[in-house]
Amino acid sequence: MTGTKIKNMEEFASVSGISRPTLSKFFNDPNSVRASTRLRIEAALEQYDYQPNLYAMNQNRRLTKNIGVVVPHLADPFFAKIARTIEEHIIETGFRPVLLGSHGSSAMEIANLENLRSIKPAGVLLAPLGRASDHEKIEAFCQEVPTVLFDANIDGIGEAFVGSNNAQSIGLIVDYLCRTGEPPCFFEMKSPTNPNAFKRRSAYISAMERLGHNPALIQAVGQGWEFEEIGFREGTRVVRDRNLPTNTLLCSNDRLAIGLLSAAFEAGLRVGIDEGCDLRVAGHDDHPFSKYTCPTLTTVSQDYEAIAKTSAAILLDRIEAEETNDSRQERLFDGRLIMRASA
Amino acid sequence: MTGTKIKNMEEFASVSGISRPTLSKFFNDPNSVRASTRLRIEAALEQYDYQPNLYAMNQNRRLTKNIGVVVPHLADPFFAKIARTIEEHIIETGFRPVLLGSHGSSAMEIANLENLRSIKPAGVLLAPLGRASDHEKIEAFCQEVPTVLFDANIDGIGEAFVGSNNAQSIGLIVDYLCRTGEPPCFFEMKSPTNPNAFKRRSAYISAMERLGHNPALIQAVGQGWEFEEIGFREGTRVVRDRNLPTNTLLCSNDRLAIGLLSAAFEAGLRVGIDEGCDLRVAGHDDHPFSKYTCPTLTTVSQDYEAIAKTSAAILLDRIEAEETNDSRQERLFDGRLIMRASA
DNA sequence: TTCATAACTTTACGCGCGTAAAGAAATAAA
DNA sequence: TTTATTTCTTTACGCGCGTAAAGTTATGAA
Repeated sequence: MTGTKIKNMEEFASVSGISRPTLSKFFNDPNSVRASTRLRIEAALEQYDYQPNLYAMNQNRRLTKNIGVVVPHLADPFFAKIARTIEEHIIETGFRPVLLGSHGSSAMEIANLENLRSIKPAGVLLAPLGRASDHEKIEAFCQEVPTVLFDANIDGIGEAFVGSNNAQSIGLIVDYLCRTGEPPCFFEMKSPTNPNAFKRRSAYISAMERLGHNPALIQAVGQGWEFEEIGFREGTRVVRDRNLPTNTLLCSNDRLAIGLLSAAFEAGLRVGIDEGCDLRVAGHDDHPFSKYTCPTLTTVSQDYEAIAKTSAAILLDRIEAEETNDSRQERLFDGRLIMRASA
Repeated sequence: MTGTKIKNMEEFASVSGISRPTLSKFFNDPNSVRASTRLRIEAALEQYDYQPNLYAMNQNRRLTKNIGVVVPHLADPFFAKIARTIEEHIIETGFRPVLLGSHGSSAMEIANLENLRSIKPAGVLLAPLGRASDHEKIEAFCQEVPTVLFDANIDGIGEAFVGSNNAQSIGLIVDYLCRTGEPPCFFEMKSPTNPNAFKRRSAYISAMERLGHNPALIQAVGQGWEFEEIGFREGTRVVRDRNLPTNTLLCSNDRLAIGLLSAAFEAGLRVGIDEGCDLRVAGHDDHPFSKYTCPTLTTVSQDYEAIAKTSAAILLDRIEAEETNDSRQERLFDGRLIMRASA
């Protein structure tokens, strides 16, 4: 990439001494040509400044190297982090990730899929909004483009689902909370958008029953993705009324917990596992900020790495195998307990 | 979009009764055809399911409708938020935003620009990493593609720079802190990556001198973008040593402040403006989480909306005018004081 | 060395659209 | 109504590459 600029593949063929069809094969997949040829081409690429025209390439190719990655909310550090990990794995395998956030809006989620259709992606990794999603349109999309769902499941849609084992992770933290103090009540949204929330609710209930305790739900009203705000509002109410069945609150996710901690602090309540504290609070997800809350948040970490890696791997498998979605697999990964100061 | 699927523009021309070149003009810019023709085309688009092949379109067009948006860190809610606002404005004007995060890495920043080059963007909005950026390569890129810098400036590079008026915003909060208590010392990173940090440092010093106080800097060692961690570490040290020249700390940005608040909490210090508090802490940026820190963070909000809108507008102007970068303009927007509980 | 096979080169066509040029039609101005 | 102007249609070419087919060369096992 030091020398003269080459304007098209024809020209690069003549200066490199490799025929154009072979170059075409190489750029499609460097390993599809003989190793000696590959080295010659790579040597020529060092000498000359050429890169194939992306648009001309993709116009006639059956499949592009594009892989769409759609998440509900890029501004949420949780999704930003998992999207990033997915990106890395996609790039490693020679594909091009195209990252899109839906900003909590179902309309934008569909718009993102529409936009993806126009770039003819080889496949899509989709973390759906959940309940708010337009299931019909997503299903239609999945029939045209190989799609793997992650984080939030929609039954029967897509080639596969990869996510967290909420039953295990909630069971884990309920168990921990019961062993270290009063059994927790469950702090959640009344009508959650995310299907994980429903799974966590029932996981909480069955974990409590298994341990011989009475489950108790505290449900915050509120719509949308401003979880901290909702947690803060409901937390303020809870703290003011002081009619909690227990001194321990397990939040459905860390962002609710962050709002709740803020409300507790403002009300002058001491939160923590230590002697003399008024309240224990735990979360779920190991949100990047949960290390810096006051107090630091005891939570369950999702296995970002495994979810990202596995969902990307399954998708790439399906793409290369060109299979139809005969068998839809679901892979769930266990969470890990992260013990901090809040519970 | 109810009826049959049309496979190319030729076919759509015949079913719609509009000639292909006119359709081509329309898809490039709907307002470039007569209003009556536009309505006829739009009516036909309702009837038939057709959208032009993006790759064929862009192959021969002088300029695509793509606009690159490159930020240092998508996982940082600050950048996620401003990138989102920019996206909205770009879409409104009929362009296609392509969002890329550099994950704090200079190599990835350059890789992102390289990738953008291959999609022939009409222009790029770039928030550079700053000091860590490869200035030469960025400059080379800017000479090929119209680029507007935002958030962080690199002198002389790009068509324009749009950012915050650090002198004003730091002056504002220093003034506020001095009026409401002890003059602040300045909590920052020793060798910041972001050029705003340098501007804020000198803005702090001159603001203090203007008010007749002695400036004092507390500089945290540490590299990278883990600002909370760095703030926490240095905060822990500061709190332990207890040799602060004043009880008031102004942080160079909110993320440092979040780490500092966490350290103070852990050390049992009461932070806030109220009677009996040990420390006052203020930040800068109005980070989305600063509403939920304990205590809530007094800070200065950057004018996201104006920065996003203006930088997008300037870029689009330059693109349409096809001007060379004869006059490089710099637009700075004032910050607003956000009074919360921490100072 | 021989031969089957894989990998290559040569030749050729087509993809879906941009765009230029020339003439026809519609619109606006007189 | 006439005329000037804009907008449209018709025709035609080319972009840069994918890809197929037939022939040629390199490779490695026998």
